[in-house]
Parts: sequence; C-alpha cells; structure tokens
Amino acid sequence: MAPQDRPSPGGRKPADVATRLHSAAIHLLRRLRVEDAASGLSGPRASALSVLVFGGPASLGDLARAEQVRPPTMSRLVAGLIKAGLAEAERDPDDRRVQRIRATAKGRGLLEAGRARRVKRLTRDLERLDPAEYAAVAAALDTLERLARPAAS
Amino acid sequence: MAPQDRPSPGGRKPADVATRLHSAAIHLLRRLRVEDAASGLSGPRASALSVLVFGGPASLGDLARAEQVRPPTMSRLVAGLIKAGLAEAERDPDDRRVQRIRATAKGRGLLEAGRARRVKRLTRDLERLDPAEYAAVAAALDTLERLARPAAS
DNA sequence: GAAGTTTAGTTAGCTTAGCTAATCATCAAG
DNA sequence: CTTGATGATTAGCTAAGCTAACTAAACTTC
Repeated sequence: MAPQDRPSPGGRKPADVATRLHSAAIHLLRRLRVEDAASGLSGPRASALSVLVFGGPASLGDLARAEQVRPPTMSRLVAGLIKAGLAEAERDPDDRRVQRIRATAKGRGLLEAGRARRVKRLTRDLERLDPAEYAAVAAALDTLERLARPAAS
Repeated sequence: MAPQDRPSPGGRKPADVATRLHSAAIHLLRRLRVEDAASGLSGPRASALSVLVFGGPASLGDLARAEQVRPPTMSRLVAGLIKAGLAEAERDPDDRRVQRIRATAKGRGLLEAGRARRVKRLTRDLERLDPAEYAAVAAALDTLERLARPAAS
C-alpha cells in the first residue's frame, strides 16, 4: 500500500478527509441498512420510490437517470411498484410518449415508515454523543449537503 | 414536495440532524457511484473485495455477515472473485470446514484504483470549499467515523 | 403533408445477485 | 462411534442489472 493511502488518522489534507469521509458514509449506511428488512421493500424499489416521494412525480426516463439505471431496468422496477399499489402512472397529455409516474398514499406511507426506522436508529446514536461532538456534526451538515448535491462540482 | 419533507433548514434537534445526515450520505454516495463503471467490478463484488483488502483475510461466513448477505450468495460472489483472479482461498488447517479467503495483489490493485477514482472526485469537491466549510467537515470526521462503526450503539 | 429522424418506453433474452431448502463435510460431545 | 452442530456448497427460484431490437409518438425537412 502506498504511503498516501494510509488515511493518516489526524489527516487534514483534502485527500485524507475525502478518504475518511467516503469510508464513513459507506459504513454508516451499511449499518443503517439492517433496518431495511422490515419494510418488505427491496433496495432498488425503495430507492426509486423515494425519488417519487421526495422529488414528486417524474417520467420513467427521469427516474432511470436519477437512479443511474437503464430505462428497461426502471421500466420493470416501476411495473413492480405499480403492481404492488405503491405507485401509479398516466400518460402525459401533452406528449403521449411519456408517463407521469407518482407515488400513491400507500407507497408514501411505506417509504416513510422505512426511512423513519433508519432515522430513528441514527437519532438514538446522535443523542448518545457528547455535546461537542454533536455540535461538530451539526455544524458540518450544511456543507455535507452541498457536497452531496449533484451539481457539487 | 410536501412541507414536512423539508427538514427544517437550521434544525438542530437530533431527529433533524439524523434526517439530514442520512439523506446527505445517500446522495453523496450516489453521486460518487458514477465513477464505479470504470472499474469493471460490480457493486457487490467490489464491496466484498473491499472487506478483504481493508479487513484482511476472512472466512466465507465472516464475509457474508459483513456484507449482510446469506452464505450461498457470498459463496457465489467469492467464486466469481476467485475466477477473476482477484481473490484466493485455502482451507484452514485447524478446521478444514472453513476457508481463508484473501485478496490477491491484482484484486487489491483493482479495488484501490476504483476507490481512488471516487476519492479523487470527492477530493476535488473538498478543495473547492471555502476554509470555514472545509474546517467544519474535517472537525466532524472523528465523530462521523464513530457513528459509522458497527458498535456505535 | 409524407418521409426520415429523434425520443420515450417496452419486449426479449441474457447475466448477476439475492433468497430458501437441502445436502455434504467436518468437528465436538457423549 | 454415533449424534448433533457448524461451515460451506448445490439446486432452484425471483429480482435486478444489462444490450439489442422494437413500437409509438413527436419533431424536421423538403
């Protein structure tokens, strides 16, 4: 392993911070994933549904792009969501090639419940931090959100 | 977007911080995932290989637990890695039921290259932050790593 | 306005990844 | 030496990913 690959525990250089932040995000989500089994929703379906719930109605192509997946894949994913009563689709009257897909109340409810379980667990962990640590996380949030935004480059 | 979906922008309550942190982690990784196509490794394989590279040799059961996957799934995943020359396995001499699986030099190289691409992109983004934002992220790192650790509860 | 081009989605057919159930092999206890 | 427990594999299914090829609708161009 080359020397610069060691994240140098207290490293402040951007490459070190990036390495550690990347790893922390992976492990944080992996840990929270344990809660997902309870929802009955597969990962890809939950993820697609969340785009509909938090982003509002979208076309199939929009969804495919958002999920970084090819149109045929999203086509079947959406078909599954519709069959399960979690989403519904109608033809756009202005351009009858496109579908307007949206979450149903049932879909919204299921997704919110799943997300609530993950967030609840994370909330408990945050409540156990000492005040200084908690403040550090809270203070970094705005920036983390900016880094997470698609146009962050 | 429904009103309750806005996580109360300046929210400092643990539940708000948890919601925003959760969402930021998801979107951050989704954005970095764009870099993964170049590695030629599928997500699950890359993830399993990373456990071997960063955690050292492990048994098949260890890997399955780490990846939150059933043993048969990991069995096939490992078979794929071995066939591709990225990992190798040998029987544990003390208990010949268990396999000791480890990454090969080729596997390590491939994984490091992929991770390097993701980290490089994140590094560029970090370098564009102004000093105060950058400091806030760096200051939160230790705590974020603690939250990400399996035993964080 | 008919012909060609582009764009949105779907269908067909393949591979990979996930699961459960059943099996094999080895180890540990009695 | 049998019995039971444990690590891993095999068999066989469904879901999720892909590419290639297709349909349908909407533009463009003459």
